[in-house]
Amino acid sequence: MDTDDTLLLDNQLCFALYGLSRKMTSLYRPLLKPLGLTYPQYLVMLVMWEEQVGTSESTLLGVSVQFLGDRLLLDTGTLTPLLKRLEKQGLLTRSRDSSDERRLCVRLTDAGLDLRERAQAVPVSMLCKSPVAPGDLLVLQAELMGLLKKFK
Amino acid sequence: MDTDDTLLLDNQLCFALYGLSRKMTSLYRPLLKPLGLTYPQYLVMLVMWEEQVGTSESTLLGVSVQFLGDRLLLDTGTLTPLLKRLEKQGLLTRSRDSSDERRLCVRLTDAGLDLRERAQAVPVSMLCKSPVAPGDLLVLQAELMGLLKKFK
DNA sequence: TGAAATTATATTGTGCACAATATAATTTTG
DNA sequence: CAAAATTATATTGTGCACAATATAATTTCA
Repeated sequence: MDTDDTLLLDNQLCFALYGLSRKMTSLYRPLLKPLGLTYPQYLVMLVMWEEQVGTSESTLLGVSVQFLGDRLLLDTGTLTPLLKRLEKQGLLTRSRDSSDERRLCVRLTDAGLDLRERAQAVPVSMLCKSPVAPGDLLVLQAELMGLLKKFK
Repeated sequence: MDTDDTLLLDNQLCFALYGLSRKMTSLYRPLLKPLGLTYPQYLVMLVMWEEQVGTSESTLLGVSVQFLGDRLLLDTGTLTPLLKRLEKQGLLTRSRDSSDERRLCVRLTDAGLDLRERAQAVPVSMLCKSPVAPGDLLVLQAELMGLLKKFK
């Protein structure tokens, strides 16, 4: 590629990532709106469901902001207000960890747990919107996840 | 994939896109800061440079908000304030198109044109940060651009 | 031609992202 | 043990994104 060409928008990997990421979020939006969730809120709920569904002990333990941040690559400046909104919606509770008062203990409420049932349809609906074969998406997903880990 | 597995964060293509896109932006940040640009501002400048470098006619004609929005997949709610910031920085001018007063005429200033020289180093520096071979990135870029067009 | 529809941009309001800083609890160390 | 360093979360401020709405210019067409 010519030096000049590197400044062309169409030659920029990062613009493709940026554009496609926003496009995907816009496809999620109508699916998540009935659940009362934004896409980042949905991601937080995914982590919470992973941690607290089935395991009654971790429901008691709760999840820290740091844990959520590590999983989602987000900092407290993003998570703190987001978690407050989910709390206000009644999907989770925020309380201090009694063994370390610095830590926050995020726990799903019953409503938060129940929401998982309705969320089951979301990935399926997303797949239906894809103009590409699911297999191709799986390949791409593996590539991107690998890249994300290498860059992280 | 099991139905339950579709709700796992690691199985979500869109989370990989979302995370990787933000990771890339964070790698751009220190490179763009000396230029006084954010990543979306940099993208606008890329389009402006494509349109107005070398072609003296289009410098006269200028570029509309709609054109920028079509290229970058952004709407006026994002672009209008962003363009005002670039104007305040002296990189471009915003004036009405005399043949159609609805249209805005965005033009690079001399400072905006000059900034392109310093921006030449940005794509090179980004490549240096990559833990992956440039060839692999090119392949991925082509895949993502193709997908972006199919989804659009 | 003039009212209705369309088009281009701007504005408002909400919710991320993230740097920088603040605060308070815990741990480390002198 | 107490001061210093570290850790976890919260707050502040700026700049996107984007839906919804507003405004004003242009076009369409009855």
